[in-house]
Amino acid sequence: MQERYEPAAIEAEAQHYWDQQHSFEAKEDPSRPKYYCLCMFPYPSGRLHMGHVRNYTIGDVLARFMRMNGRNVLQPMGWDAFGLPAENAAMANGVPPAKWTLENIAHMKAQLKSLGYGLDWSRELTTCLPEYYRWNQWLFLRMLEKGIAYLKTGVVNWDPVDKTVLANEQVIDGRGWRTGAMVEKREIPMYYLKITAYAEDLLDALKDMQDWPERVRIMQANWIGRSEGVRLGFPHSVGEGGILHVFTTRADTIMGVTFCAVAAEHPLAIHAAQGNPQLAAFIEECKRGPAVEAELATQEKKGMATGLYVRHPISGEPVPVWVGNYVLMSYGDGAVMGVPAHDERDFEFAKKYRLPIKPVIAVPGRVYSAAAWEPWYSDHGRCVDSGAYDGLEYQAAVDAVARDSSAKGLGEKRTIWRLRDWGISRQRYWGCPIPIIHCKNCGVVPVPDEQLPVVLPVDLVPDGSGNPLLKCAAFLNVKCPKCGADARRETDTMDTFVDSSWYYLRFACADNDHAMLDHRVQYWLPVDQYIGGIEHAILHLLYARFWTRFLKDMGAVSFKEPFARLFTQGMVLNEVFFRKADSGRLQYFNPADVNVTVDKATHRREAMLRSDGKQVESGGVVTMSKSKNNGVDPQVLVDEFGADTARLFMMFAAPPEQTLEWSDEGVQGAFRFIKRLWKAVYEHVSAGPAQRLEKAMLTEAQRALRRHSHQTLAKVADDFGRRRTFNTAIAAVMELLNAVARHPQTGAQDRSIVQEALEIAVMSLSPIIPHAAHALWRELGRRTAMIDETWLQPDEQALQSSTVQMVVQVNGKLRAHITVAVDADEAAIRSTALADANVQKFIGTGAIRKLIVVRGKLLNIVV
RNA sequence: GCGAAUGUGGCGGAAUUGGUAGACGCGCCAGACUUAGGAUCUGGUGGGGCAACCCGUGCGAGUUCGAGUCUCGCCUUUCGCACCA
Repeated sequence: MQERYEPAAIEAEAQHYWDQQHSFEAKEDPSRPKYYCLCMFPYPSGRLHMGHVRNYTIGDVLARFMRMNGRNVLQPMGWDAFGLPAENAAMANGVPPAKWTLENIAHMKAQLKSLGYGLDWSRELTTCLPEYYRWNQWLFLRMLEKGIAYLKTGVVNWDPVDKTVLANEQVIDGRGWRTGAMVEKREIPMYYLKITAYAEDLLDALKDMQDWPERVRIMQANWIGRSEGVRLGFPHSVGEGGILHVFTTRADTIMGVTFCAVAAEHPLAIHAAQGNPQLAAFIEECKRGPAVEAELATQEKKGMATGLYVRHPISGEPVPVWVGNYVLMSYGDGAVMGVPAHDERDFEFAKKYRLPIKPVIAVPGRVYSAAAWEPWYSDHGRCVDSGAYDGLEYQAAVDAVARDSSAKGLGEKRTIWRLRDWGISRQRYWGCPIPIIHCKNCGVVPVPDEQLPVVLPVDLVPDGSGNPLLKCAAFLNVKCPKCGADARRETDTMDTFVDSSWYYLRFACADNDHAMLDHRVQYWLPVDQYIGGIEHAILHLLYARFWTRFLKDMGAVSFKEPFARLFTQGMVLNEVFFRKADSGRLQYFNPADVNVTVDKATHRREAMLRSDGKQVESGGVVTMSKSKNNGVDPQVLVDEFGADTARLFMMFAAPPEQTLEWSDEGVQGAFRFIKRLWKAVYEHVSAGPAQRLEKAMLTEAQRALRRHSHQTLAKVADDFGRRRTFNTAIAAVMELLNAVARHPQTGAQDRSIVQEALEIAVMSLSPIIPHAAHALWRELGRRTAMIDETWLQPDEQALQSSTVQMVVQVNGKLRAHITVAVDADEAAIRSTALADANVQKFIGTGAIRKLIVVRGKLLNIVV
């Protein structure tokens, strides 16, 4: 065996072996329990970042552990390959997005391989290739047929210079992020997917998803936003039988209504604005709105009276209608009933415009005063000053109001949702073409199935002046499938979230040219363990759940939840260093270029830039990002220390769901530990083969090390399989190795015990450092390759001990450690404890009032 | 504002069911080996006393024989949502 640990050679050898043996190619085998372990597939941005490495290492550790525990494991990988960055790179470099994307994929695939992940590359999929996205188009057509996909005019952010639609994140302070031009709100026709049809089921099913993190379930529930209340009608005289509809969860406050407020876009507002230029101007101002979404919540409430009145649905009294900038057209009916006494926003509004405030809810022990808002004003209570409803509690009052208004045809109970339908049209080139043809004679015509896929041209280079498909005659010009006349293709492409909404299904049958899915989906799905970042807690996971439900309704799959278990790993953080330029702008420096010195006495840290030796400021430890220039390139790490060190560090530095702080010293520590393990095995095998273990003839010290080995084995299996705390599993193996180092090796049986301990250590770490484990397993004389081994089970006999350490407390304070027989009764434990001199000292002359014995752990004497 | 998480040595973190606080690692200190070490090995390392012992898990109360862990009230930091009627 080689004395030195040389990761480059060892890792190449192990990876070559797995390739040769096709170790990770998964085959359907109904006789074995399957385990589908999936990490969120990456966007091919060019290089792997540390977040990827953390994500995929967690997945690989679980996959390898499950495999060795008898599961038929599928761990596939693919590429979320459509999207905006490719277009930006194309503009910057003059290279078509397709070329840029495919080159990135090739590079990142090599990186993934160099990290030793046990991925089944035979199932690799790439969403920007027609073999994949043709099924987006096919399913979209099915959704059209079922009415789940539909065409509607929607409001978008329009950059007038780039002639393109911007995502909300691309609008900065009301201006386009590239051009700096003022963004306009434009109404254009878009395709929507009716996710709201599944809102109730998407929400209700969350209750049963106990293997998803609670916070993801809460975030989804809030996003879906179910709200139960009453839709009330306020009749008015605009138009024939006009009724202003409002939604409220507080129908019990109906008698406190002193005004109604409608959104600027509300038909009643627009009607009132005709012939009222002041109001029209105000509506325009509201429509523009604040640039930043968050300012919506804090901006001053403004309004203007329309001059119109509606009639109260219960009392019939006239109620003035106002336009309010705090009323959202997109929620409910775009109008609210104003109850200033019991709603903070209405209160603010009424105060400002001197509208009456009428309290109608009494809360016991509280006295209402309209002078200032108190948080309890919106609490539930009992109706007062409310005519027939006086004395009723919340639910009774809501029921009564719903009944009375409904009798007049002016009310009904209603559940409404925050969730909106999903607009998927993007006026972008680098995405999946929406399979629609526009014909002068026939209108909007879906592309017939037999003409799929609508292939996206791959040689276009966007120049920033709108969608290049609009200038691509070969793509644009087409014959109408219905009438044969000259027609034009739809140039909008699909939101890239469409691509990721079903890729996990396609991995089961990525090679099928004839169908989107086949019977193999039944075997592999649902995904047993899905692993990814919390940033996808809402959109991606919600869309995927929606698509699976649609496919189930189509009969294509038999389940509705695609991911049985979800794990969201924490972010990778690193310190940021910067200098403030004279202009006030911050210039960030990569931590690799900064030298940090620590004063030993004061713990004061000083950071300076290597290149000029001058000081830089530390901005604390934050998420690694391009903008903060605090990323560490995983490739550098792999080149210098090897994949195993990178993997070990990531798994050891923090529990997987928490944030992980980057530490160069920590990486060194991980490297050092592998070297120690290597050396321990080297020294052991250099002395020749170990003898057979004679379990019956061991000394107490030998039995103790053996017990330690098997306790470690049990703990590691629990940490991997149940707790998912890889950091504590690694710590346990480190402790075992420390015990091995301390163990005096005098006799042949010592070598046998150490052989066993080293085998257990190597196996325990094999999911984390698979390359080193692969080599060490062989060196320890095992003939089966590590990856094909079955996980060792702890020997019950080895775990047993005849004695146990107990702690003795006097009045709850630790005073002694005692060793007693495992089967000692309370009397024996008591007398051993009382015989201890230190225990006697603290009991002193006091009488023993109470004595608590926790078998095998502790004894507390209360004096 | 609402919701969730979080707070433990110089640092990352451990303590799984209310039962030895600080495992394991980093850093630091001392020593060994060495021409040398930023390699390796050994020992030490929460604070105060340097002994017995006392004090210590964000702050304040409480429950308990016993609280990092449970209850109540505050505070910090982070994340998510944010005029949702």
